[in-house]
Amino acid sequence: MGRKRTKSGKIRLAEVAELAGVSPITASRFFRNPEALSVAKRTRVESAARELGYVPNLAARALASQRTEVIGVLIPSLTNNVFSDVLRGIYDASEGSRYSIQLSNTRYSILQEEKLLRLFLAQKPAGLIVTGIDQTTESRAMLEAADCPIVQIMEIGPNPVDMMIGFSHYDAARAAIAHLFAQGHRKIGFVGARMDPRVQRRLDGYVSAMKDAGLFEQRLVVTTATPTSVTLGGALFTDLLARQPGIDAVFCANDDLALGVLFECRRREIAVPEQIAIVGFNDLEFMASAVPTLTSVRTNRYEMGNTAATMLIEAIDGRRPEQPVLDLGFKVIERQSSSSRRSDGRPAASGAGAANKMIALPNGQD
Amino acid sequence: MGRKRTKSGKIRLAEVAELAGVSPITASRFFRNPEALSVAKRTRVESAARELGYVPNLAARALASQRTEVIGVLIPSLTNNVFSDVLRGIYDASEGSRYSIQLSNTRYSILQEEKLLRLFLAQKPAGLIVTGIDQTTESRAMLEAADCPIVQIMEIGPNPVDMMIGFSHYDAARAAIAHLFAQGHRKIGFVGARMDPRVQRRLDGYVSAMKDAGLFEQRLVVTTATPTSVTLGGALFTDLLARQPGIDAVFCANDDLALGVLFECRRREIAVPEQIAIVGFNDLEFMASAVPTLTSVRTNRYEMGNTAATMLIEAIDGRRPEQPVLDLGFKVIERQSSSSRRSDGRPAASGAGAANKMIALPNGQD
DNA sequence: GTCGTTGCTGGTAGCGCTGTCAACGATCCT
DNA sequence: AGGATCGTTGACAGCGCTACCAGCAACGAC
Repeated sequence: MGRKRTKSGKIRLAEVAELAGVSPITASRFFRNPEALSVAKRTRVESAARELGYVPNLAARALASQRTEVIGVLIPSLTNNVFSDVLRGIYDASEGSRYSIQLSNTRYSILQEEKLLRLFLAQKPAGLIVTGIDQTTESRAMLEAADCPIVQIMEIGPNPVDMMIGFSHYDAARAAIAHLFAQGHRKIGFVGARMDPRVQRRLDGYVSAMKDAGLFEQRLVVTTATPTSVTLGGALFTDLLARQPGIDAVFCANDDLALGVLFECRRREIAVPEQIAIVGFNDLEFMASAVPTLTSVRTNRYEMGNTAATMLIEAIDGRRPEQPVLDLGFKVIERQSSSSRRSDGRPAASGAGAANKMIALPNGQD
Repeated sequence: MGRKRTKSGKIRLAEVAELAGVSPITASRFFRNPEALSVAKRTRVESAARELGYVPNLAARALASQRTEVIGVLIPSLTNNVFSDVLRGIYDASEGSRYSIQLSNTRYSILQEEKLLRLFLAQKPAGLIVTGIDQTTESRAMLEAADCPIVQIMEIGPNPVDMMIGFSHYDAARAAIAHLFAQGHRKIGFVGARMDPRVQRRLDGYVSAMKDAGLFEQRLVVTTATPTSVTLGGALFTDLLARQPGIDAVFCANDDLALGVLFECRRREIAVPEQIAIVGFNDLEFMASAVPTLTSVRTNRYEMGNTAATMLIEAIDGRRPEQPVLDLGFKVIERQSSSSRRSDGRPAASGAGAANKMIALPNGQD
């Protein structure tokens, strides 16, 4: 009775404590570290909270404890299918935990990333997930100075800020080219769009593989800074054909481009794989049902996001992983579009680091 | 000097106020309503804040003001391309504003939605964006009791909770079928997956159009609760063919299914559109570059999200839109897959409500 | 028996900001 | 000229929670 209620009529921690017959601070502890309470008080607080329908006020908690329960996520794109899989993994992992996700889109700009980073850091996030390893020096400094766990995702490189999870785009591209070599292809073109750092490294892998074989020619490479799309794949392939009519295979920096190339081949009545082989990157769901089915390099996108968030949360809660850098690997999924035998979908080359576990990608799961 | 600094070394509002030679509350006002200050103090506070690199503490603000600057967004899926476009629109609109987006995934479950809604509402969001019009009665009650603006997106229906933006899936499906009728098709199958309420209403539209023409047969409809995918499109189409070998057109509840149907036709050497016409739904980017190009019903997904967030922010700031329910319409984009003349891509039927402005969809923009 | 030590509990004092109200001078109206 | 009104500013008192430290009982070691 004597208690004044907040104007919103909300239940406060004090009410719960009163009903449970304990002090507010004890009730508070129940929500943060139940083990610290005696069993008797624990059950009393629990039932009192349930009875009143108590929901903690996160703003008050954040203010008092000087830290938030927010995980900041910086990704370069919301459109790209690749990131929606990663994101789904992150959100799934965060569910059930007490952390919430704060997402921001850098639009492939490291300057924008720096700005957002500054914004995030000012709110003292519990943890941070950032895409890639190409931060500005300023961003890098901020990340290193940050007093929260950080995971870099999407690729593996030297000098992790903290934790890191991804795979080598360079090696993956080399594996794709090796597969094409194995199928007897020699004049292999490269088609790439957007040309963000990861696509760039795929190009580097392609170039090195081709050079190793003494087959590299600059004219085999067609790229653009334009955002990727299926239509663009067709257009870039058209360019490539004009420059190098004699090519016998195309390695596409992603699957949308590969699909565009496939359609363009159909339009031009170029037989795939007899005249031109096609290899994509990411192994999106549609690759397996295209006609012909399309070879691609499978990447563990969902698992990348999911593991990153899981590791981050563990680290926040003080259980740092014994293995802070995790290589999730990749796998060349050989399908009809690059098979001289027109076999269907059995795995070919597989590259990986320490932890190359291939899990079923729950594509289109929800 | 006498000022004690917070242990984190952070700049507080009080420091800014001191440097500017004003009271803390005046400095506070500068950040919330600069117009209320005299020009002199305004510039003083502004330069002081910049000099110190002040960043407001959002938790403290939220606690003191009893409201957050968070917009809650409830969507049923993170995978579906449709929602990634909507989300991009929402994030783009929220950028620059002082509101941040809190996203949650209901996984197509209205019970999960109810749970998340309760969670969100407890934190007093500044506004809420929810998907669709099929909430539980409990959710509905909570939404109506909420003291923040709310936008329902993705479809239009009776009794909006507050604001509403979308289009009629029923009418859109009817328009698609009308287009197929106009092209001379009669035995039109329906292929649908997931069967969420919006897909269900597309089916209803299909059924009513077919019944109006006296052409409806239950065996023409193949649906599943399974999540949608390209591969599934092929499988469902295979089912449909087995049940109704004589069909001359297929209306797919989304574009992934349509692509799967196209591939399956190619696999079976069924000529499109000569033997079977295909119409999809949403007009994703790849529809225009498939071979043959695929007819689809274009929906304004990016604009839906963008306008919803913009309207919501305006409403939060006290400027309620004169038109709380906005029909963004749709447009049947006729392409080769359903054209008896094999024409390419000129618009056919177009259905809409009040505001059927067709904007260029910035597909794959970032 | 005294002195830690451990396990649990509570009191106090803020966290950094804003709502509310009051005060003040300037301006306006009759 | 007097009062009302407006625009601008500041003092005060929290918002709901937790960090910190102190207290207290139970227990074991010497």
